[in-house]
Amino acid sequence: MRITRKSDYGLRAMCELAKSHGRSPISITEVAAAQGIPDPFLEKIMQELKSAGLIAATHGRGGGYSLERAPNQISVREVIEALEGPMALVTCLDPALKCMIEDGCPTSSFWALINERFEQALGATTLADLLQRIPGSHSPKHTIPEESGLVQ
Amino acid sequence: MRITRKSDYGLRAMCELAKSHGRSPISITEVAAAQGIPDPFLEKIMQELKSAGLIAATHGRGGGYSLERAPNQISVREVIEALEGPMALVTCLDPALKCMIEDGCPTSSFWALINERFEQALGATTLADLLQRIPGSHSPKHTIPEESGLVQ
DNA sequence: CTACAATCAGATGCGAAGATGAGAATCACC
DNA sequence: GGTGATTCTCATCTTCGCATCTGATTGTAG
Repeated sequence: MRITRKSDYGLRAMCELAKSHGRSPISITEVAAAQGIPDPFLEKIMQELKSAGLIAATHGRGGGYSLERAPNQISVREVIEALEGPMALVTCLDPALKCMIEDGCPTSSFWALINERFEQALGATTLADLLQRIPGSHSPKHTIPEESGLVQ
Repeated sequence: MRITRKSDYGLRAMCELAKSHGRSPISITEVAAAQGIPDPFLEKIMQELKSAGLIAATHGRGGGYSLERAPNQISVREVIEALEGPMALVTCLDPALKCMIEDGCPTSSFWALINERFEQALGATTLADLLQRIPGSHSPKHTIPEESGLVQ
C-alpha cells in the first residue's frame, strides 16, 4: 500500500523538468542532485519515461532531458502508468491476471471502487498543478476537483 | 502503488471470519482454502491481527480464530494498519522517516492529500459493509475495462 | 579530438512472499 | 486420567522482484 520509489522518483523528476520547461534540457546528474535520487536508478526511470513518449533526450555536451508536452498537458496518472503499467491496487484488478475467486469475493468490488477514484484523482492533476502548490505545503484544496475525491 | 498481498489476504481473511461471526471459530486451513491463500503465509498474518487485538485464537480440536468485535465495528483501515503500520503512500509521509527535501518538494503535499482521502475511505468502510456488497446479484462482476487507453 | 551526456549490460543487497518442519496448547474419548 | 488428534505457535530457509551500484559503450557539441 505504498507508491513505489520508482513512481515517486519519476514524478519528482518530471516536476524538475517541468520547472525548466522551454529552456535547455537537464542532465540526469542535475535532476538527481536536485531531488536526491540515485543516479543509476534515475537513468532507468528516464528511459521508461522516454519510451512512453513523455520526455525527449538529447545527447552530447549541453544535452539532457526535456518534456515532450507542456506541464499542464501531462497528468500525474500518465507518469505513474508509464512506469508501473495500468493501475491496479490489488492483483486481482490487474488486467493481466484474473481474480481466482469466482463469486463471493467480498473485497474486489470495494477495491475496484477505490481504484477508480484513485485514477480520477491522479488523472485530474497535472505537473503544472503540482508546481503551483509547492511553496507553503499548506495549500488550497481547490486544486483537485471535489468529484474526484476518494470518499463517496 | 499496489496493496501488498499481506493486506489483501488479511482483509479477505477477516471477511471470512466476519461471515461466521457468533458461531464457532474457524481454523487457518479453512480460511486459506476458502480464500485461496497459502497456509503458512496466512498464519503469519493471523498472528499480527491477533497481536493488534482484532481477532482471538482458541487452541485444540474445534479451535481456530474469531473476531474480537462485531463486523460493523471493525473498519478496513484498522485491518490494513494492523498489518502495514501507519498509512503512508510515499516514504516521505512515513512518520518514522522524514522528507529530505526541505522545501520545494512539489509532490509531498499532493500525496498527503491523496493519502488523507484514502484513509477516510478505508476508515469509513467496515467488514459488514464489505459483506453486504458481495452477493453479485446487483453489482456487476467488476469486469475489467479491456482496452485501457493509458497514454493518450 | 575530447569532454560531456545518454545508453546498455551486468552484479549486488534487501525485504516481501511463500515453504518446511518441529513444538506447545487444547479437546475428545476410552 | 492418559493418549492421540486437532489446531495454534515459533524458527528457519528458499525464492523472487525491487532498489541500487559498477563499468563499458555510443552519440554529440565545441
